[in-house]
Amino acid sequence: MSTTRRGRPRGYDRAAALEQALVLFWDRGYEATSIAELTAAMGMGAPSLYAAFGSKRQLFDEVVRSYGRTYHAFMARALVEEPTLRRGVERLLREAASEYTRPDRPPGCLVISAAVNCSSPDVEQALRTLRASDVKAFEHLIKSATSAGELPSDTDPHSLALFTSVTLQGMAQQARDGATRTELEAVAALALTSWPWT
Amino acid sequence: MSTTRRGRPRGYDRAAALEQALVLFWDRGYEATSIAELTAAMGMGAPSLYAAFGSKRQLFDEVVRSYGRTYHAFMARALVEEPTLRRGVERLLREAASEYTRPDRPPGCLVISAAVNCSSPDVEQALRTLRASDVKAFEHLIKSATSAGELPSDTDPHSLALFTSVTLQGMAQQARDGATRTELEAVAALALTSWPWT
DNA sequence: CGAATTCTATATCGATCGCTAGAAAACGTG
DNA sequence: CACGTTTTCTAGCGATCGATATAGAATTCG
Repeated sequence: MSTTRRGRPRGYDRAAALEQALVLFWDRGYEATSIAELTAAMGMGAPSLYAAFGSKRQLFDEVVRSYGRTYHAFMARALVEEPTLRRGVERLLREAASEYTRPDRPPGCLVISAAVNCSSPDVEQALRTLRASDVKAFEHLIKSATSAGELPSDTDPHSLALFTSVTLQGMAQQARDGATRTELEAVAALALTSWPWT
Repeated sequence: MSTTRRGRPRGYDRAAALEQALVLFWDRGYEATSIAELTAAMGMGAPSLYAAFGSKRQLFDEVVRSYGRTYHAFMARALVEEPTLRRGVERLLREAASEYTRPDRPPGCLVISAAVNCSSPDVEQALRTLRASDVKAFEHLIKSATSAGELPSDTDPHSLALFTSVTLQGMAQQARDGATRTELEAVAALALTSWPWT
């Protein structure tokens, strides 16, 4: 295997092109983003796009994976790096208010908003599954924290996990509706008051 | 003006056809619902649809108005018919859990979910405006209740209104993701604990 | 150099989109 | 009956969708 590849060199940076597609999908959603818009933003012709990413659907899947690794990772980080679950959720909600309204990115969350009204049910289901796994992860953490005495023993993990997801999804929607970081931070603070104390 | 109309009688019931369109738009969203699906569900040909409703966009507008009059009215009713704002919101959230998960209707809320990823910005903006006016209405009621001493004087009406909308929007999203009535009722109860006491 | 390889540019493909023209069908009225 | 009016049916409009066939351009290897 030589380091130099044969044939005509590609005229684009694959990672940069993927990032452009990510931003576009994030902003407009899966279905409302056309191949024409994608090729224009990614700086390549349609055949190059299909050669590099397979299909619109496969490109979107790769975008979702990349999104999870970069823009969605702050959630797991907040939950892991804080000493208590409550502190973790507090930071998560506060950071979500910031992440969902950053001026250099599309508002809201790709996983929540990019495939809501989707003609192809499998794309919609793919993001649905991601959201469901997030709820499950919340529920698991809450259950552990309850067992550890960190939360009251009468805490309902499933309901509290769902409530947290509801808050995040609502915040993401409101961000797309134009809510500011400050507004969402106030919402996050209010939501946190629903969390039980030890 | 005679009671019998001249010409060939129409072979459909306009109100029933509008209701079928409403259900379809509610279920699939504005853009993902095609004219072909609409005509099939409404029991009429495309020319009849355009003669009766103008265009897909005008049909959707009429659907949205009808939706507001019927399926969205429980909110204003709950807020008006209860003696205090807190009781009103409590009932509103509880009823939303029920309304968003009724087995005989599409899940969630048309105003919240029918135009999220929309190619035509004006349709998306139309529902956005409706949502914003709901937030404003909340804020107004909270402000009045605070002035009347029904809520603590340090209550922030804007944040509390936004939080309530976030809860509703998140609940609607979760309903579309498969959450049950019981689950959403628990979420609503949790959200209500963020409301300040007198 | 020529051959093999790899990518790019043009020009579509069939399908579907929202929408409509034109003719035929079904009614009340003379 | 014929006539005007209204609706329905059939067929198809131009545009756009995702995806591709084909030919040419740009590189490495022999």
